[in-house]
Amino acid sequence: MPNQNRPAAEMPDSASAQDTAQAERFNQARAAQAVAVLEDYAEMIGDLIEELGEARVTDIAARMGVAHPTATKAVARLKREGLCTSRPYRGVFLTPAGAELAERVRARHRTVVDLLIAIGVPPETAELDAEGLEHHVSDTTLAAFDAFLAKQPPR
Amino acid sequence: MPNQNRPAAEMPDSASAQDTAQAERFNQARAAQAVAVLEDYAEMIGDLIEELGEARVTDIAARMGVAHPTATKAVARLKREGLCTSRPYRGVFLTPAGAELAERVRARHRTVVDLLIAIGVPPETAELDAEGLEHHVSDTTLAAFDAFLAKQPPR
DNA sequence: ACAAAAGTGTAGCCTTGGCTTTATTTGACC
DNA sequence: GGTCAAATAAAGCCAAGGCTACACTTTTGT
Ligand SMILES: [Mn+2]
Ligand SMILES: [Mn+2]
Ligand SMILES: [Mn+2]
Ligand SMILES: [Mn+2]
Repeated sequence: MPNQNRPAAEMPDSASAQDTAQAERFNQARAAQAVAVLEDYAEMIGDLIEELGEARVTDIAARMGVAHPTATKAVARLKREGLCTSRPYRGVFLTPAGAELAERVRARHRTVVDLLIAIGVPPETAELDAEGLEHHVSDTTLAAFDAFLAKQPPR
Repeated sequence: MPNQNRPAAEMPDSASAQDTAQAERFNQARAAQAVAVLEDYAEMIGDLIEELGEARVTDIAARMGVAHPTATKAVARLKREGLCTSRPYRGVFLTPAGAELAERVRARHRTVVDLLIAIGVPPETAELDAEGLEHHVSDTTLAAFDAFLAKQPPR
């Protein structure tokens, strides 16, 4: 997850094509994980602003289930990535890019939950698992989920 | 992910029931992520032993797409957790617990891929996404996946 | 049998994302 | 308007999981 701006560690010739493909999959999973935290915080900040008019660090921390310094650090990362802004002792605000991310993440989250329920997962469990699953659903898979849901018998 | 044997940070009364439920979800997702790496390494070691008769650190690293010291560290964690054994300059071996984990993870991986394909995800993409998704599929959801696949028209 | 190559181990660095503790600022209330 | 509680910030700890560089074994090939 540090792997952000690293030279990408080119594969030695000794690695078989099989190995390389497999390694690619793990790399993709790691990349997805690296952005997962930012996605969740962006979504949460969006929720809070919508519900309460503003997002305070204390509220973010409470909802994320972390100590407030952890939330502060996450906000710092979001700022560094250009996803939010904040001034000392004031609330946190999403930039356009952050708002865009939050909306996308929220929509994907909903689709994942809906798909799980359509498959037969209890809603409670669907909501629980979706929080982790969502970050590993690619655009292609998301499209497939939407398509599947669209042609579901409305029950 | 350090969160292993921590006091679980009891929720303040100020947090609403809503907030608490949400926080629980994030905590579960974090817990799942914490074991994800061990699961992947255990599965990989199992694969290598089956295919090549033994699991060498170099092969593990190549297939995981990491540098070999990273694989060595992962093996150390597996050993600490009682999931594998190894002696210097010799291969890595799964303990009964490790083998059990590897088998469970492999079966779950297969189910996730099959489900994605059944939903309409291209096989290539299914394999890619499954590598990350699998670690967030609870037993309940896995059972639902199996049930769904069982009553699928065989195509 | 030995030299070279390949594999392995070890040390030390970095970032992330948790945490606690302590200091400062803000805002609410009387 | 002053006091005090709550919110925020700042500092510093830790483990995980990446990495490189370097040292040491083991294996291989002549
Ligand atoms: Mn999430
Ligand atoms: Mn979410
Ligand atoms: Mn995986
Ligand atoms: Mn897998």
